[in-house]
Amino acid sequence: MMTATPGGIPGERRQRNDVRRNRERLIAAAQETFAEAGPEASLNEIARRAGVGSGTLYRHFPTRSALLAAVLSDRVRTLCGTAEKLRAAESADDALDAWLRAFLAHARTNQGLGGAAILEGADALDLDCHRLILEAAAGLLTRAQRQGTARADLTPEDLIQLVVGIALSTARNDDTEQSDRLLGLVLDAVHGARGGGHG
Amino acid sequence: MMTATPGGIPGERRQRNDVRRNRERLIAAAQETFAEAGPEASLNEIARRAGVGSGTLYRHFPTRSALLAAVLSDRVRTLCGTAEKLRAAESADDALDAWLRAFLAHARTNQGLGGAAILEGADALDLDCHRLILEAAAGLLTRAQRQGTARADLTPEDLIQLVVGIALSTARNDDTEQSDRLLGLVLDAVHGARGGGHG
DNA sequence: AGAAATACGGAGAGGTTCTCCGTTTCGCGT
DNA sequence: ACGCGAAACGGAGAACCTCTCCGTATTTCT
Repeated sequence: MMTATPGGIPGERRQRNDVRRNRERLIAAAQETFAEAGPEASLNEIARRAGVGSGTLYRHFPTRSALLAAVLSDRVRTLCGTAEKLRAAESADDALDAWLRAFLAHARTNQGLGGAAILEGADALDLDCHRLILEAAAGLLTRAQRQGTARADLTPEDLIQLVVGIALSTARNDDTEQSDRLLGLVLDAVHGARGGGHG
Repeated sequence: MMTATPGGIPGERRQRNDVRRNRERLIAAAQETFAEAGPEASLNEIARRAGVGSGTLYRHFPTRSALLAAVLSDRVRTLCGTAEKLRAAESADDALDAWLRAFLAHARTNQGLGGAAILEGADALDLDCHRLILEAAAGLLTRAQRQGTARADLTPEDLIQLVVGIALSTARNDDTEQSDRLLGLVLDAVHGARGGGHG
């Protein structure tokens, strides 16, 4: 009596509990496994660790990048949340610089996992992460542009692509020195060259 | 009677003919197959097309990237030859810009194959390609630096890494517009920002 | 409780990488 | 010219991977 659809969509069945449970287990297992073996880790292995069949994995995440995206989703959300804070606390270009550094670190610490997801995602379904990141970048960039501390002809897409490129090409270097330098170079370009060198 | 080692290393047997023949066949087949199917193409398929067993393929090229490197070797050699010509024919920074554009095009048209090889190569054995490219870049870069048209704190390694990054991150985009823009941006940075924008 | 809908699991098809070792081929000394 | 031994060949096969299919089990709703 009236226990039907308690807060759910009227015409539809409630989502099953095991579905949510399995999804969470899969994401946890994937997080662990990707961390150990990189983004190429075996999906079978992930299913095994999650204690579910491979069919279940594929039903939940049809492609590898869908799973990558799910794993990254939290971190990406956090990362993009940072953008808001920086925007409030820092000057336009300090905020942009700081966030891009954080983004690069993020992409690198995930062994290019972030980059991989973003790249594959362009033609797949994890548009959420992609969009979230672009929006964060756009927010910071346009503010800097309005203040004249970033070149006006730069799009958020290009900026992100450039940083993703750095992350990808330096992904197997554990040392962050080079990627830091490269980002510094890019930032100089972004700001229309405030100064020539810095060392 | 003294037909031994005609021009070869004294203590060693001459390289067999079938070895060279198979090697060439493999490279030709790989060239073809990579062009069709990208750098992830099946190595079995390549061996099949070359008319040799898979064991032979693996004996000649222990890793995928060794094969990639061999395939690229010619093109890389050509590419690096271009550097010499540009160096003779153009101003320091025109030469650098032109060559970097060629390098980017090269990396992109090989479906990130060049980038992949360079990246994997860092820890593998195709150091030749890597070194060749670095030397070409170094030659052009230091000339520009001496003339003051390129920032002095830039290393060839960083420059190449940056361009490889662009190639990698835009690899699946068939359209060259974005990668052109990104390279332009990087070049602005390299030249210490001759001008702010260009659109 | 019973029915209907939904998700589960894991066997298995088809693909891949890479190894191993019996067989074949080639270069060299005689 | 010929035979020997080193070196390379080939391809079967082990071990792995992705992804599908469908009989079975679980859960929700009435």
